[in-house]
Amino acid sequence: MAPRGELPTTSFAVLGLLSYGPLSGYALASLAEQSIGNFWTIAKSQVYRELARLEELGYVEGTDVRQEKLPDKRMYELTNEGRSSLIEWLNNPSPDKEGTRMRSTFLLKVFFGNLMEPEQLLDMIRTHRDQAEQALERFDLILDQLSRDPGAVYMLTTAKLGKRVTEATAEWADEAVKSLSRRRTPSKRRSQPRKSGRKR
Amino acid sequence: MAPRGELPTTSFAVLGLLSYGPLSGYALASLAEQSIGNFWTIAKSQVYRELARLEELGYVEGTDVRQEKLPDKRMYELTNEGRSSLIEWLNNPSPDKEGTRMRSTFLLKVFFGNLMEPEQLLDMIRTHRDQAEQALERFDLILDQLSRDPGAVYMLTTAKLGKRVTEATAEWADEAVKSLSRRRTPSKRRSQPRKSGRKR
DNA sequence: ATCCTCATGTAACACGTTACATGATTAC
DNA sequence: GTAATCATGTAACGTGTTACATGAGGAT
Repeated sequence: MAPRGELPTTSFAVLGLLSYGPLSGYALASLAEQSIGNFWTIAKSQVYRELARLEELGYVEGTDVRQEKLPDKRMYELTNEGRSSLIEWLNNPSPDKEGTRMRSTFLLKVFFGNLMEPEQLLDMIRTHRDQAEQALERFDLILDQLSRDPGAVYMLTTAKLGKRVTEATAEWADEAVKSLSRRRTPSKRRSQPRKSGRKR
Repeated sequence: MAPRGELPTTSFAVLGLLSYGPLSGYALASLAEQSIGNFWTIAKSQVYRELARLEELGYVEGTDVRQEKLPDKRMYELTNEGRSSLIEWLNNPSPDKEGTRMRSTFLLKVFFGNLMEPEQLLDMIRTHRDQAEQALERFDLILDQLSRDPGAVYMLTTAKLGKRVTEATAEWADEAVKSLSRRRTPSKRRSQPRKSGRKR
């Protein structure tokens, strides 16, 4: 990402958020987390470096703001050039080599599940399912709110994917627990241990 | 991740892969990509740093190997301590603050879809759906293979999630295209442009 | 013949994560 | 009245990404 000369994706994420209005670094970081945080995170310190760079490029303009009760801050607003650059990036079928990457400690553990205590693994998956179900409730709230706002069609669209993926995850977890319980742990159930022909 | 003194998740990913047998850095990097690459990527150069660190800790043991036609290499194998540490990490309900993070340029663009050309956005989503469908076929192949191997239950389990998520993505994309087409672009269809009351 | 890929790895730099700092509120 | 949180940001360090190097083998 940022294959020489070009800006990385995060730069455009920042420009995009600033397209809604001026923000301080702190506010931008918070907004990023709440809005696009589910599919694009920006490290707090990266936000400041990014803003500095974008200011150098003339894509944003920063002005210092004194505050009485709160720490002073610097507000950044999008320039016309910044907006153009953002729009061009958006409409330019970007060289998306990377596409969509995921990172999950949980799945890593499942993958090496043969080295886990069977019950421990099952517990972990059950917990994951419960978390997914909680997340589902949150998604429903958000979807409800966004549905009312006709200006939020695109956010709504991304949130819908979040919901679908979360549903899929919960269903998978349920199935996984069932299918993994069925072949192990003759404990705590009235089933007798049969000869389980496993190698190694 | 790696909150002082403790090892980061990637270290355990490396130990996990070495639990199947000795590997060179290069081979480990390749294996990582093919096996756990869908939910845990390891940068090529990180692999070598990681192996060096793990060797320092006594979790792996490396030996130089001379080769005739190919570049010399260093093979690493898991020590008993390494295996213990891995197993402990696996069974220790890890402080998963991070959980599961995703990173998608595509969704970022959808989120800022109001600044895209409607047709451009739709094309992008259609492409995404097509890619998901291709991925589905690949998943089916993999699932088919893994199903036959009784030793691959855990890999199979993770692959099943991949399939479900990919299905969900494809379905979402279809719905998104429909719902986003329905409210814009009076072009290329026999529909007359009606007054579309959009603000600003 | 030339170019691409494999197999091996190193080096430079960009990005992410954690910890640190500080004064004002809010919580208990 | 101490502790957590907010609002602002900086600094240090670990991780990821890109580019570079190199000789053999396969492709065209």
